[in-house]
Amino acid sequence: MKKILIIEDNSDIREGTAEILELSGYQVLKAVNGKTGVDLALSQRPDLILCDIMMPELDGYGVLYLLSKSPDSSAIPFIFLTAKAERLDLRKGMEMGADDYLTKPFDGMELLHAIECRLQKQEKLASYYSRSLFNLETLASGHLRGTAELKALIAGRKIRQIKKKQVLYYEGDEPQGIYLVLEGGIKTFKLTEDGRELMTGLYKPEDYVGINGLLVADVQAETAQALEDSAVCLLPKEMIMNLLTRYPDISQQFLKILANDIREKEDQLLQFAYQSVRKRMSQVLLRLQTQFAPAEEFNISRDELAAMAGMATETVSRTLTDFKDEGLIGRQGSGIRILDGARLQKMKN
Amino acid sequence: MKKILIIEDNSDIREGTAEILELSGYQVLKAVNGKTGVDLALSQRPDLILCDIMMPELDGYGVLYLLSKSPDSSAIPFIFLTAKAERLDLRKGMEMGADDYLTKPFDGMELLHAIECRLQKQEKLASYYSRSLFNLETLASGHLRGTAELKALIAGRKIRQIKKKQVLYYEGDEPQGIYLVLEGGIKTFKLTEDGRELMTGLYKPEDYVGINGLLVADVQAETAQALEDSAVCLLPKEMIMNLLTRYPDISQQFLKILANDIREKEDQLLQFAYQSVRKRMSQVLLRLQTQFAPAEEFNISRDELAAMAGMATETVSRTLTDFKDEGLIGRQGSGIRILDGARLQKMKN
DNA sequence: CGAGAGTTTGAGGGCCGTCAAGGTTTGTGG
DNA sequence: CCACAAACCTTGACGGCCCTCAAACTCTCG
Repeated sequence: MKKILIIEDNSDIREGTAEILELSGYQVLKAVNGKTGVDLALSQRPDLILCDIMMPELDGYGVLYLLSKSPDSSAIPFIFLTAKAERLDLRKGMEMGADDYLTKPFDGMELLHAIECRLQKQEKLASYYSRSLFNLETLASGHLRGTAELKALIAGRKIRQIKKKQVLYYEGDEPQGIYLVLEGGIKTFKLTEDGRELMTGLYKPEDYVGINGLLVADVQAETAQALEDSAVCLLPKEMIMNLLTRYPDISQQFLKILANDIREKEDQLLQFAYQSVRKRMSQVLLRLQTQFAPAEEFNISRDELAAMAGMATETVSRTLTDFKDEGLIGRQGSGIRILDGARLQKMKN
Repeated sequence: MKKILIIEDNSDIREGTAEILELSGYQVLKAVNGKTGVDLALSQRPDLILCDIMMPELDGYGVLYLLSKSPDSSAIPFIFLTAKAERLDLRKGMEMGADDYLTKPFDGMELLHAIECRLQKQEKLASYYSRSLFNLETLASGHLRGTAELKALIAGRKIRQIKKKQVLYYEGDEPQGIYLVLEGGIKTFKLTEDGRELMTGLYKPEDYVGINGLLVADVQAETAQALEDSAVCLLPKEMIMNLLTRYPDISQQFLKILANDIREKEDQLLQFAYQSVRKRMSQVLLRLQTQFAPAEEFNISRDELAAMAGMATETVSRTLTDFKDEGLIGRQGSGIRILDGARLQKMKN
């Protein structure tokens, strides 16, 4: 029997909704304010959460924020309950990672349908990805026990949906664990004091985000954000540390990943230190080429490109038009297609 | 009984020298050319090698080069035998890592003294460092078995003396293992196509050099060179891999080292991408301050500074004089002393 | 269709790399 | 111990790259 948590300060709505749900065969948990709601969510692990936005003390956004911070609750489907007047604020909630919303007043059909839909989606996701997870070759170097256990761990974790531009963690946060990207794309970046952004990592499905943060200290050194709607799976810190301690094969996989990372970053360092904007731009384009399907066109904002190549957005624009005039790349809209990879590669400094 | 290998194509000198050595109680191995010399050195592991420079086919330099490539032979004391006319070439040999040389003709006293001296030095080094190695806290996170075994491994390895500017390994070399710095300083750097140098690492005693190279692929991505006369200890690849496979605690130590490394490199990336030469210079100075004894003066060439900060040597000069005029640093000769660390830290961009 | 974000193009100027020359330190040989 | 060469460091002049500011243009979305 599925457990549903309602967080709502208005007792009429709370009790009314609870009744409908109980009649439909759900087990219902009730919280009268944000704080008890969070406590209940963490202790009881409901399968879905309904939450009002406007509440005294801790409002709905606060609840969502707190729950998404904790590995145990971050994957629980979350539906906002909102009055019509609050519609404009809703976008904010959705961007923070809510899965759906219901406008009060809502009838039983609406409610049940939204809940059914969300629960089904969660299950479908889990089964869909768990299949793809078993094909994971990233860590599948062999038939070693540790790797097998890691796979099992991944398969058992809940999937978390991330919206475009949503942030997984901020620089300075305490690391919760490692995120395995299942779908979409995640970038990590650092900010200068004056707000300029440098992309430090670009992650595609089957990549692990946040290995460093976990290993090095108790704060993240970079911010992780979704480039597009994505799905990730959080492997909590304790589990990973436990695996690392018990299984050398896992440690070695991670060592390889980190060592490769260092090599890439050193190459980048060399570029930043001594190479022209043109050269850096061409390298970034080639890197994107390999990350995305080869010989395909990719869409990426000029700002992202600027953050990757460490230059001003205007300079990106100029360089790209130059490249186009020289027949190195093609452009339609903001999409870019590489036409002459060889010449890009040999770009003089 | 100590084993000594003589590599010398001239049979008079070879046999004469061998006789002296045998009378003095050494076991002597003889090779009539470079190639058999190398084979003998690798199969018999002599305690010391005497080697002529001028030989047909494989000359003395070649022998030294090949032997320094192999972990098993790289720590064996190596003495060149040279005719007077070859004196000028000798510097080359010493830079490649020879420990001493004898000018032909030499008498028995000279020979025996040089050998005694070298063998004693080797032994003294080993015992001196093995004491200091047992104090190693770098890897001594606990009383775990793996760490203990690593320490034992290190204590049992031979010490290798490295002269200033001598190269440990080149970019593109196959990694032989990890070097533990015992004394002195080692830098790693990469080169651009047009020959400019970027320092990627700076290693002091108790640091490990070359972890990446070992883990990531079968070629080194950077060159490692001694900044000053140094002593290192090579931990061969197989041993390290073996330890990594068997002991998770070792793996975790290395993971931490790598993760820290990544963090540092990302900070550097941000600096190179967006920060002014002044800012970069101040960061480099502060980094050196922490690496060397704090509040002390350090000597470093402008070229090294340029390679660390990714700028032209002339710019380094200019920036340093500016800093001095502003009272941030003091200079005597090429030594630099930081006077106002706080203001350096807060350097505007 | 208008608002707004994202992109492109232009003008101007400062930072810093390059070239060049002169000064200082270090090392070598007589 | 001195002289000389070589390496290293400093200072100057100049110019190009690329960042900033500003404005026009394009695309997307309500």
